[in-house]
Amino acid sequence: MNKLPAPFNLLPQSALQLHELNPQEILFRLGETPWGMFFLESGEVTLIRHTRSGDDVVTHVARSGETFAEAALFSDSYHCDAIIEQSSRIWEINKSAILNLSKSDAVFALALAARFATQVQQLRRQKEILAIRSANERVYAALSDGMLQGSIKQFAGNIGLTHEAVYRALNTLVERKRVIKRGRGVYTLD
Amino acid sequence: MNKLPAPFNLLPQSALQLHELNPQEILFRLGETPWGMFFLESGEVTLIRHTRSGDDVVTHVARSGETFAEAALFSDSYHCDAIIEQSSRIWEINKSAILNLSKSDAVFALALAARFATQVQQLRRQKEILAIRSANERVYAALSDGMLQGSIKQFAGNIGLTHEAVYRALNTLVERKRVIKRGRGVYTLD
DNA sequence: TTAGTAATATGATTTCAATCATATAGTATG
DNA sequence: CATACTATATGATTGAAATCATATTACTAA
Repeated sequence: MNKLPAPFNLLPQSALQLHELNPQEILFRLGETPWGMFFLESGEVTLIRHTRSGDDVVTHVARSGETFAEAALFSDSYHCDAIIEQSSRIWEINKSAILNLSKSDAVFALALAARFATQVQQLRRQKEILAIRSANERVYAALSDGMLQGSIKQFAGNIGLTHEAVYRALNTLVERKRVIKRGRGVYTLD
Repeated sequence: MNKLPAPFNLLPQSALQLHELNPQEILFRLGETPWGMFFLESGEVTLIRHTRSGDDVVTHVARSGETFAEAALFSDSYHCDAIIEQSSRIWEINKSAILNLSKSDAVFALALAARFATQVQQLRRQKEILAIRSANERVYAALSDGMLQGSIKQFAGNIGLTHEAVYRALNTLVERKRVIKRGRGVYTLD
């Protein structure tokens, strides 16, 4: 038992390795053989791919509470670099431990599939939201998807808008009675 | 054996049910008990959630060759409506067949997890791309991610830009020698 | 061979979100 | 309590992508 999200909490402590890293440090590099996937307890890690023309393309920004590099479980090498952006506590989850337990324990294997399937669904929704051009409609869709959890600023970042644009959109939506303002920084659909 | 993407091709024909539906028809509705998940052989299906205020929010648009409603495998009800947008051939894949085979066959269960994990990774990349504000950088990132497969118009739709904006961005990128134009509608990084 | 259609491409104009600036309310800190 | 700091909020201006328009090129079908 450990404090990772299900089903990784079922793994023994021996399957885990803690990394405490500071900004600029490298967690893994393109081409390296993966020992496992990761759970980011706190901090921030960016996954970056370098193009031939020398440009860097950010493929993902992992934040507190997220797992990342899941595909490494099924691959012989990492497909990008992982750079520490903010000082991080990271649990590396052993690949073999996961694969072996999956083979011996069907319930675990299914729970693993379930976790990934749920993430697929969630990410598809978020993608659809990001593709909405109008700030009003984007904010509305994200709100109806329960994405406004923390601050409006975080929310704005998550949906790819500036916080100013979000405040204005919320204002418009309230005027049009599609959203209710319950207080300073508190908005709901009903 | 069948013609579905791995690992669903390992399932017997009895696990599949073909639906041929026309625009406006309903594949499933919110709250219904799922018999399975789906593979869209051809056509287009939109997944829609209705909000209390009466607005419809599109949570996903499934296109030819895609699977959808994977999360239904692990849920007792559908979480949205699925409406046929364009005449479709849809294979429904039986939930129990998948779950049972997963329990008896660890390789299948892992292949299922692998498929979902790969999709998670891909969707995260695409989300990151959609969050890029500059049309030039967005087009470049998508191009470097190999997203330009079919027509420029499709490509534009996939990355949340108008086709005009994409043509202009490609033009600029070519001028700046970051992208090479190999012919009418043919662009590569190198 | 021509007519029709769709994708590629670019020009002109408009719209809307980003940016920059500023104010206010709430929260934390010495 | 005063000070600083951050989130919320709104105003003014700018800039970039959407929209609308129009060619041009390629493909399809009659």
